[in-house]
Amino acid sequence: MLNERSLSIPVDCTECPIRHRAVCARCESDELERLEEIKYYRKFEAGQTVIWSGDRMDFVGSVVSGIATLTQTMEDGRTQMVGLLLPSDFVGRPGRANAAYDVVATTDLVMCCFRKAPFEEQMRQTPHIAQRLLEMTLDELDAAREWMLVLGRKTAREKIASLLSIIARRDASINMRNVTGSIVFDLPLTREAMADYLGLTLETVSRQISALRKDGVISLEGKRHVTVPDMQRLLDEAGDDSDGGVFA
Amino acid sequence: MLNERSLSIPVDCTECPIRHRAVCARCESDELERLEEIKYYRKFEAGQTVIWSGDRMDFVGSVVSGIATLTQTMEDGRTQMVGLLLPSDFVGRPGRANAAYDVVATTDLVMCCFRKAPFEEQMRQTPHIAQRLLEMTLDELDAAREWMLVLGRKTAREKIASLLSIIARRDASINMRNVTGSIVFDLPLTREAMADYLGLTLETVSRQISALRKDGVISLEGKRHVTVPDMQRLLDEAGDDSDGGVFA
DNA sequence: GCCAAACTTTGACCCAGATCAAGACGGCCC
DNA sequence: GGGCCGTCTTGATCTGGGTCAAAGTTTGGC
Repeated sequence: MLNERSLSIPVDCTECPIRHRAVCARCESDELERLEEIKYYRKFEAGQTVIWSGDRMDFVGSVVSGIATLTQTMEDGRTQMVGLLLPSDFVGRPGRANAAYDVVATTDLVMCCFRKAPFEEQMRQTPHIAQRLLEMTLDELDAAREWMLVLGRKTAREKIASLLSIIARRDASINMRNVTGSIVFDLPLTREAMADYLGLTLETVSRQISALRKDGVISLEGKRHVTVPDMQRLLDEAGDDSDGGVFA
Repeated sequence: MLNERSLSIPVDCTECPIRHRAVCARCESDELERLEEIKYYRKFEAGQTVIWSGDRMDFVGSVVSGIATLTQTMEDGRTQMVGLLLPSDFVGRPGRANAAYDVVATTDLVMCCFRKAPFEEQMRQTPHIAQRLLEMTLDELDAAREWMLVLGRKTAREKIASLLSIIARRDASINMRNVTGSIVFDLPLTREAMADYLGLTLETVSRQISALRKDGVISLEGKRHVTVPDMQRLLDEAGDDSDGGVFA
């Protein structure tokens, strides 16, 4: 999730990203044919829970459109988002019976799913599926570890800038820059969701976004529509290495 | 790394854990034979760097004995440990040319390595190697995400208790409980390394360890030798679900 | 068009953990 | 044994971000 490698998928190649991501690393059509039989789509409304942590999970799949989050919750209610699923990201763990996290749709969401048992059987028969999944999982691991640095060592302002950078990068591959060269995107998360991702409170998120706006690092139209006039400036604020760390 | 699945490897089965972890999920000896040819051992002294982030990495391998850490560092020197490698843990990413993190030996360290290119070739030919690596990587991803909750939402005291729990669990599979039922182990990390793992300062680590000692949650002999009289008490202090979260 | 609910901003105050500073406790080399 | 260096502890103080509170804004239902 959330890295350059994900961005490299050609978006005009098919309507179903999972073909490229998980199944069809080399677009071999005979394997696709077999998988078509076990494939189905699921739709969720904004706010709906896809699956609860600990529940039996009999499918794997990937996001077609919309956004979902992975969160962990302590008994006293403290929550930490541990993943953000954007279109083409994969959910589910071959070999695991139960979900490890709550998966929640934060916008209307369409997922392309495969029943788990046949998918695993398919994986056993076609080696490069496992290899592609391994590659994807390593990407996710890199992203998770990158995020550990954000959570453990960055200031609130740096955390916000880091999150905005990631969303900007991710969106930049789909949306165009506007005529002035600024990067423009809509925040897909509420302030509270951002706080849960960043290990902050929603008040601090709000304050730091206001501060970045006052300092000209970003500008806002409404609450969610963000313009980044100078991407390098934002990266500097995030405290990232100039090469973008894991994204290099 | 750092989870129950790792613990399930029978320790008396061979002197080289990688056979079980990465290569020989089902102990098929013909595959082992071929890998023997590309296998070699490397030794490091405490404090030595195994590889720097960004450097070319032409091997994969696993820890035979000793402890290594994975760390990320910002330009201003802030560092975050993103992984702790104990015996049998795997290092390296098939398909990646360069190391993503600094890998440092914190104790004297022996690693069992495979040259990367032939290992990858082997992986292509024997599908269950990729499947085993996928399983291991998913374990690491779970551990990383579990740690995101620790970094983002837990208090200093809970962080220390979480780290001690993980080390205790991990060691408990190797070391015996003593006659009274207490769990006993040596801390493999300095206070500073613990701080880097937990996103704290070394002073806070020291203070919280003292506090846990005063409150009878642990007792210390010297600086490093820890006794946990009541494991459940420690887990409660860590704020973990009673089922142990990801370890369940 | 109005109301209610959800989301967001801003202010005032507080506290957990950082920072700064000073010793204490080993080991290890001479 | 003595001195030195790395590690650890403890104290005093400071501060970034949390908490509590209130009010502003947007959205959707009727």
